[in-house]
This record gives sequence, structure tokens and C-alpha cells, in this order.
Amino acid sequence: MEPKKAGVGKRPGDRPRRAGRAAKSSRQQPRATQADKPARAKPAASPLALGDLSQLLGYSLRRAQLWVFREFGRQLSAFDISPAQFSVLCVIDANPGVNQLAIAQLLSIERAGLGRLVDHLEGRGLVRRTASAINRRYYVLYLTDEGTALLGRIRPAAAESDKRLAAKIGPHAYRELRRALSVFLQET
Amino acid sequence: MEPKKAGVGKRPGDRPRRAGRAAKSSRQQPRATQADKPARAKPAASPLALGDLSQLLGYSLRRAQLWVFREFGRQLSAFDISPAQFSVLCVIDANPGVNQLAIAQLLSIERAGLGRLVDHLEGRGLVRRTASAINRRYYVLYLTDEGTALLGRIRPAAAESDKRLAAKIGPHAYRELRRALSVFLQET
DNA sequence: TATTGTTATACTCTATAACTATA
DNA sequence: TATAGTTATAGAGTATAACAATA
Repeated sequence: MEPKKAGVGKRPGDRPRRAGRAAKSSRQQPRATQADKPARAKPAASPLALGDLSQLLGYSLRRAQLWVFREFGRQLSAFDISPAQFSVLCVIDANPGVNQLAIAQLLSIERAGLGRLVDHLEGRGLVRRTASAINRRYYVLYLTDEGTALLGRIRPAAAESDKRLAAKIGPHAYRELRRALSVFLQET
Repeated sequence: MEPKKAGVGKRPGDRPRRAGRAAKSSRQQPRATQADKPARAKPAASPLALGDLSQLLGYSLRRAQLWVFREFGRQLSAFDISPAQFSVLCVIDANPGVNQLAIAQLLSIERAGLGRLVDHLEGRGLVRRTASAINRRYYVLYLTDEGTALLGRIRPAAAESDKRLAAKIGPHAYRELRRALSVFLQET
């Protein structure tokens, strides 16, 4: 939060650049010998091209997901909750008494990280952790009344976020997208 | 890489849990008073439900993107390159002489992070950084011959990754997806 | 004064390994 | 021996602020 001291700043100027700070890769070519080619340098003031990326569906997916998370995060910020925390609340709500490992597997996240996440939710009084009477290795998770109430207030925000996505890409594309991506919901 | 010492391990058992290590949230309720409800605890051996998440397109998008990145990362691991590094190589290839700020804006990543990323690519001899003769604040970036060659070898791997996505969701859904997501390519 | 690129810093995720208690 | 949960740790990625050089 409080920056102590700042960098010293370097610029493209005359002095040669060092390699990356990690120096995990060697640098072979001496810099000066080939620094004399900017004659054909076009400063790219014209619209930039994405190159192969524009043909790669994975890249479109990534951009779309970033947009959605930014939008959704904006909605969630009023509740001081992250998308990941929201997803865990949803799963506990839909499966009262679920244990942590089952959540981790369903959401494809790591046990270790999930433990800390649930720590946080429990600390905020949204989730109740109970030792299972049947198998004492398990925690058994429930939403508290406060957790249920919060989820109820978040639900409209989540729906609103989805609506903005639909507005951005159009209702037809939205329906197609939902159908095309449904595969990723019903498996590991 | 080398773990010094490991955790001490805790279990759901009898002793009360502490709050999260950060303790940024208080814990109000005493644990023992409400630990007596596991009578109706169903250990959730039945298939779990995603709850609201299954209706949230943003979640499907996230899962799809994770799948694609895992797949693509597997392809790229042979070249010791990350998806982010690959995207920068693509942009430099498509726009020789581009500067770093333009790349950062096009890909929606931060200048600071991009600097280190380019450091790494330059250290590996894939990218050449030249001070612009026109505006000495600029770096002017080109692929080296080695960078061009590497990109040429990666291209089929990227195409293969896309093909696997098409195989997973089906060719029709693939085409719909491409159309539905094209919006996210042509803007900031 | 604004812009490009840098460094430093902090925070969040993620991934892995080791450990305890339980089964 | 295997499993649920934990801790410690390291590595990425991200975000921000301050700085030098240049415009």
C-alpha cells in the first residue's frame, strides 16, 4: 500500500540495456552492432494487427473472460467479495453439508487454496464449519443466515452482469454462447 | 523448489479452529454452541450441483478459458513459452517496429509487466530491442531470426490447440463461438 | 507538462510438497 | 495404506506508484 522507494528509471537512450533481472537467459549479440536499422522503422501509428491471435479462438475466449470478470468484479466490489468466493458460496448454498474436497473438485481449484478461502468466508461469518459426526476427517459446510442473506443480495448483481454481457454481444450470440459452452459445465 | 519444512496439519476434530491467518475478519460466534447440527449432514455423495453458477454465462466462460489455457499450455510447454509470451511474439511479428506501450494497450496488459516479459524474450534472443531514431523515448521491437523461426514452429501447435477445442465442443458450436466472441477482438 | 519505459512493491492466484489426524 | 484438511513455500500474474529521459 505504501511505496517506500521507487525505481530509478531507464530509457531507450544511448546506454545498452542489461538482460532481464533474472538473467535466466544469456544475451549473445552485442547491442551496438545491429542498432542501426531503424531506417525502416514504422512507429506503428497505424492500427495494430493482432496477427495469428485473431485466428486463435483461445485468445478470444481469454479476452471475453477478462471482460466478464472485470464487469462482474465491479458488481461484486460493493459486497467485498471475489468471483472465486462467490462461486464457493453458490456451491455451499446448492449443496448444504458439502465438504471442502468435493467443492475443490467441482470447481477445479486446489484444496490448499480453498482452505484459506473458506477461512476467510468463515471469518466474515458467511460460512459455518462443522466437524462431521459421521467421518471425523470431514468438515461439513453450511451457509450462515448472514451468508444466505448476502448471497440473496448478490444474485441480482450476478444476473445484471450476465445481462450486460448479453447486451454487449447481442441476444442471439448470447444464446449461442450459452449452448456452445455448456460442455464445460458437466465434467471435471 | 526445495520445501524446507512442512505444515503441522490440522483436522476437523475436536479442537476449535483459528480464524484465517490474516485474521482480517473477526470471528464472532463461539464454535461449540452450534456444532451440534450434523444430524442432517448429508455427506454429499450424490452428484453435486453448481447452483446459480450453472446459469451464469461468465462461469462457463471461465471454465472454457481454463480448459483452453491448460490445453494450449501443454502445447507450448515444449517450447518453454507461456501464452502471454506467445501473444507478444505474435504482435511483434504482425507489427515489426512496434513499441511496448502499443503492445500493452493492444493486449490490455500493464506496461510494467510487459517490460519484464520483453526482458525475458530479449534475453532468450527472440526479440530485438532498438532505440528509435525518430523518438528516443521509444523502444522499437523486432523479432530476431530465431524468434521468427520459433514462432513458425509454434504456429502449428497453436492451430492444433484450436482444433482440439473444436473437437471438444463440435464444429458447429466452434463456428458459433468464433462469431459470438469476435466482438472482444476489435476494441480496447 | 505529458509520454515512454523503467524499477520497486504489494497483493492475489496457483501449484506443490509435507504433515496430522482419521479411516 | 489412503484420504481430508492443513501449513509452508515458491512462482506467476497483476496493479500501483514513483522515477528518469524525452518530447
